[in-house]
Amino acid sequence: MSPHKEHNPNCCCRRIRGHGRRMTPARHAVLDALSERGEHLTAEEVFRSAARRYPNLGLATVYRTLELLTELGMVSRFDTGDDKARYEFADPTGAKGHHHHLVCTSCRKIIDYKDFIKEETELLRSTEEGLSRKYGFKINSHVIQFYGVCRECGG
Amino acid sequence: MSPHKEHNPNCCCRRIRGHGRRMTPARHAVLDALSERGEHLTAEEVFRSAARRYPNLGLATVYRTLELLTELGMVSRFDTGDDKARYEFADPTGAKGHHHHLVCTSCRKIIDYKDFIKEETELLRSTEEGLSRKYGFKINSHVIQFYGVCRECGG
DNA sequence: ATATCTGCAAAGACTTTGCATGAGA
DNA sequence: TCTCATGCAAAGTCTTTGCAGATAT
Repeated sequence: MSPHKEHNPNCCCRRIRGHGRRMTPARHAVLDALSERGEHLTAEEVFRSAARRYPNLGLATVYRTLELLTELGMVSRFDTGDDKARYEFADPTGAKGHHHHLVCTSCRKIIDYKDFIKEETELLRSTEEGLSRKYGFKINSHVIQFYGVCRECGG
Repeated sequence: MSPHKEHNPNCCCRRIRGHGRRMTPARHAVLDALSERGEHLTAEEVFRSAARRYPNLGLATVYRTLELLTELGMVSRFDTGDDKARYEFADPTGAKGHHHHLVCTSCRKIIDYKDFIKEETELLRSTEEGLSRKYGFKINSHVIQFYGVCRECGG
């Protein structure tokens, strides 16, 4: 199944228009880049990829688009400790399965892992619920990352 | 119990010297600031606090010291999405109990929470073990953060 | 028609680096 | 004494902003 199927531009389009914003070639190019290039992309990576299809694209537009998509909950933004923000399509429903990151502090490689056991997902859900009740927070998302040294770097 | 007791300068001192580095007034001031001011401090906050005791202090020295302490595993560094790194004493043994963060995406407030149930800690440990085995990673630390909207902001 | 978007360049925020001076061990 | 550390200022990186022209609906 192609990534395009999972993040159908029409669907994104509707969502963007629904918020009174416009669908443009630049935004389309950014969405395509996110679909094709996969997870944990830097703004620069998104830019380089999107610019191949839409050479007129400016980096500032990429930042603005990523910010918009993040606000709309379509994209999640996170850090891995190298001072560059990372972006990827959000998976709010967990439809494709949870995925989190394993970061090598030596070579900066990032591994996506999805080996979640049922209890883990369940525990996470009940933690969110408990935190919500105790602190009056409405929790929208979470970040779980493990840091260490990968095999190649001598882990 | 005062924070100073938990992070005895002598202890830190030994650790720093053990790595062939020197104990200096600037470093002492940074350690004090981390002790007194508590969790999730920005470099700027550490600087302002430490400079009260050691007015000659430069911001660059604070950055260098925080980097050193992070390398030695005494301090942990993390992000909460506002482009400023945050620092706090690490708790590798979990002696003071795990603590993680609840971040309000509206007012940027950070709440430390320690309400960890036994299963949660256990699950985390076994996940680390599993990831270690499967990916050949030697895992040193993890970050868990929840994002949402706090009570005051309308959560 | 008109409010939104865009690219470009400039500005901004945080962090790192170069260098001569100062100071632990 | 001899490295290591410091303060200052300059440079670097990533990100945001201002603005006039272009564009989606």
